[in-house]
Amino acid sequence: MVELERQLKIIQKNTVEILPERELIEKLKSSLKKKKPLRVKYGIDPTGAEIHLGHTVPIRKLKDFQDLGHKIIFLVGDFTARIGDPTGRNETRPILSKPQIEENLRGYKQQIRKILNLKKTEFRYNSEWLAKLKLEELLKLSSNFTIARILERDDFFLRYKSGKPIFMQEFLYPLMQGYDSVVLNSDIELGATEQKFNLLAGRTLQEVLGKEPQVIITVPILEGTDGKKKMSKSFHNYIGINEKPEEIYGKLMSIPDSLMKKYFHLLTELSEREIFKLLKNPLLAKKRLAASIVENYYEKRKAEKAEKHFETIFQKRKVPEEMPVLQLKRENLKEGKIWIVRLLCLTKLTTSHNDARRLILQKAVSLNGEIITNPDLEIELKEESILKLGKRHFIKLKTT
RNA sequence: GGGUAGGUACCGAAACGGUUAAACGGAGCAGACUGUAAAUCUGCCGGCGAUGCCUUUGGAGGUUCGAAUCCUCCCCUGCCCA
Repeated sequence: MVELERQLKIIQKNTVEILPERELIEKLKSSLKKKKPLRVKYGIDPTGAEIHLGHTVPIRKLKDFQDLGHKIIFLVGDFTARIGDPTGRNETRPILSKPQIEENLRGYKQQIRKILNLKKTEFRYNSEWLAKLKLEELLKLSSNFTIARILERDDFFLRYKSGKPIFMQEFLYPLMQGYDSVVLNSDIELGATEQKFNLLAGRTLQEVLGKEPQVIITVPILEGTDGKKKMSKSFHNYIGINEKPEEIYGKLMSIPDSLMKKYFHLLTELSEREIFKLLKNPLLAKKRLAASIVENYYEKRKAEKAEKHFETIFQKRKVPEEMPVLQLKRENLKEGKIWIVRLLCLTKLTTSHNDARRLILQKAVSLNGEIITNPDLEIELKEESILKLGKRHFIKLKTT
């Protein structure tokens, strides 16, 4: 195992808070002495969400722990998913079936294996104990919290103030998350800053129930591609790690410059000094950022290809080497012709005929390099043509 | 349980019997400008082979030539009283 000072330094990097830091040091010391790894808990929802770069911030931190020889425990909130973490604006969620949860989790693992060594990782489901929890026990747990305390939580407070509903079950969420820590005997629990309250609930309950309280570590929340709101699927500002290299690269290039520094620190291995140097040239810096993040999830070759692709399409405004191909069936053609609006819908580039019309009128559509302006146009297709929508959507059409 | 204010498109929010797919803002999309950035400007932002037609303002009925707007019942939420 790695010596204390170095461990501490690695752990501290890119965190917002470590509470209480002194306890962390104690835990590390005793772990070294007994040669016993610390148990690091991280909670996830089995809702089948795509993992995006925002999620990778805590997961990368978990990797630090894993590399230091500690034990990572993923707490799968299959029971708590019924409530939905009140963080953010969610409504009550549908109850997931067991097979559904299994499938979601497979998808989850498939994604995080790009970051963590899954063989050394433990997965636990909280229905294992929460489903069995008796009302009596729940009462006992809840007697450790007051409404005022829970209402302090920022998102509850805001909702309450603005007259939005808060349901009883939501108040129970931090409690249950805290109870998970009790059962799992976690030494450390990790989460984004918005999780602070829930993480602290774990400390409280562990202490009350006679266990050594966990240390909580919070990591920053990552803003999405818009540079304002936190990265989230519902804000459409996310970059999924399963997306194609070109997509990841392109989306990263579109983030505001002001975000680059944070992205570099939280999502790449580059050193402070390298980052500082790079940032002097924003364009190059961003390209480097995009490339190195793509490399985290794909081979280097793919990252280079993504960069080329970007340069071709956006910097040179040329047609990319590769693009999706659509084979047009004969029944779609009338005397060898097809209505442009219909064609766009067939390619799924547009969602409706109106959508297609609009885009044509806005000069967003071109065929073989020529902008189409007439939405009533019947076009005659050659064996092979290239249809372009907006700046970045290309489709190769074949008629043979 | 009683009182009261509400439920409008992805979100926030106007309109409160008749120039109407429903002001305005945000998000999104397209175009211009760029470093595909940001900022800014412009346009679009329910559907239909379409100078017209169809479906929309919590749900179901009703009044009316005409309803998001009025009435009845139901569902949901905030606040106050208990």
